[in-house]
Amino acid sequence: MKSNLTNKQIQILEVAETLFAEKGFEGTSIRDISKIAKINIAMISYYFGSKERLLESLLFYRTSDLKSQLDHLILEEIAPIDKINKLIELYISRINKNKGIYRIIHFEFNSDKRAKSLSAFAELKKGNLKTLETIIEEGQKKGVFKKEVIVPLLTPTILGTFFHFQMNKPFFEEVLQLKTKESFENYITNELTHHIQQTIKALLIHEEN
Amino acid sequence: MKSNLTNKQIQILEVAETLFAEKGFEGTSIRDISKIAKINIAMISYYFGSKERLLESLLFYRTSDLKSQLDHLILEEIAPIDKINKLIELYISRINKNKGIYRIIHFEFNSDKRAKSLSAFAELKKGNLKTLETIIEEGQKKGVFKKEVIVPLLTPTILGTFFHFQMNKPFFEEVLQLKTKESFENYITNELTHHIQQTIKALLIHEEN
DNA sequence: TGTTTAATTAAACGGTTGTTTAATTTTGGT
DNA sequence: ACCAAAATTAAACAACCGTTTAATTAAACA
Repeated sequence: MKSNLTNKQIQILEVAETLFAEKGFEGTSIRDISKIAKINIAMISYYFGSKERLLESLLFYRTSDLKSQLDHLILEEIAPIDKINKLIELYISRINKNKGIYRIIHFEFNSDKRAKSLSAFAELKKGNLKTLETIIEEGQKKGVFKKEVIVPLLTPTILGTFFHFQMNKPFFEEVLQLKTKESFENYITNELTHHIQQTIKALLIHEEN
Repeated sequence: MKSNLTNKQIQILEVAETLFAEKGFEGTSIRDISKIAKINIAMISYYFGSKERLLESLLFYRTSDLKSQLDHLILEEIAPIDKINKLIELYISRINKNKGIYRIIHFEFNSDKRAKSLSAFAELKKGNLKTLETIIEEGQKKGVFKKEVIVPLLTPTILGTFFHFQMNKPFFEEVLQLKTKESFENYITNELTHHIQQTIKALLIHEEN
């Protein structure tokens, strides 16, 4: 997918992403952004129109190609449970790569005044949910997933677990003795991802009594 | 537990809680708070010292009695799995009652500059984790829980699932057709709580292959 | 009832906010 | 080399921020 953003605009977006994730939207001034991005404060209004529109551009910039990745996954010829595992892995690695954007989404895109940006984002989420439903229906037809699954509640468990872990990073660094950045990152890509995969697997396969 | 806060101070805290949860800490001005709480702006500095200390007071006010509730639960003479279910129910109903405070915690208490407030809060979290560990060890001794459980990852799944659901309220209202406030609240106390209980139960009991 | 203390107020403080302006520099096409 | 368009700049703008001050009112106590 081709982006209509210049290098300089992308540079601004990425600085904004870091700062918004660190200090929140309201907590970040355009002077902070312009100082770190080494551009004049007026450039932000010049390029994006306003600080608010800068945030919208950032959301679009970071989420625009997730859908195509999911669409590609759905066509792979592997077992349904492996598709679920790959989907979880895809979500986590993607969110983990684009540090901060999903934190921003949670923090900044839930107030009423951002209703417009929100509705565009809701479409993306609905599409993702549809993809997940397709995979699970496939697994149910093949008889490997049980019938009573509330699909919309799986995403909160997948993403919620990951977000909660990320949001309480200092706490888990201490409790799990993850002293270096690498060990923390490794824990996410290995143990945490596996934990979430096991959780979803248990929900899809384990028969209740 | 007796609180050393006056009615007026509590009134201010509860207005602040609502606004912080809605618009974030930086997004809320003390003028907003004072206007809705119908007090003079100077009263906030007068009572709490500063806006920052107001936030700390709010955290303390809302979390001070959770520990005792958990301590009480641990002593009940019921099956371990029922203790887990009760713990989940307790968490969710509590958080759901104090609208917004845990959103505030996630949003505002993770930046470096709030390190002091954070360390006090980390102690609370460690205590809660210890309680959870105790219950699970009890279940393992009785042979009803499996051995390979990563206890620190259960909290992210419990709370993360709930938070993610709450944070995406407008989305789930639409997807799950929860058109009234009551139906949304009911969905949380019934289906969502049950979903989380099933999830944790599956993790604790379901044998892997 | 007089006096000390606490609560409340309006106003002002210095700083920072996002945005706009108008002038200047750089760029790209001919 | 010239010129129009785009990019960049410093400065100014009004609005808002959290906090402090000093004056006033209410409450508590003797």
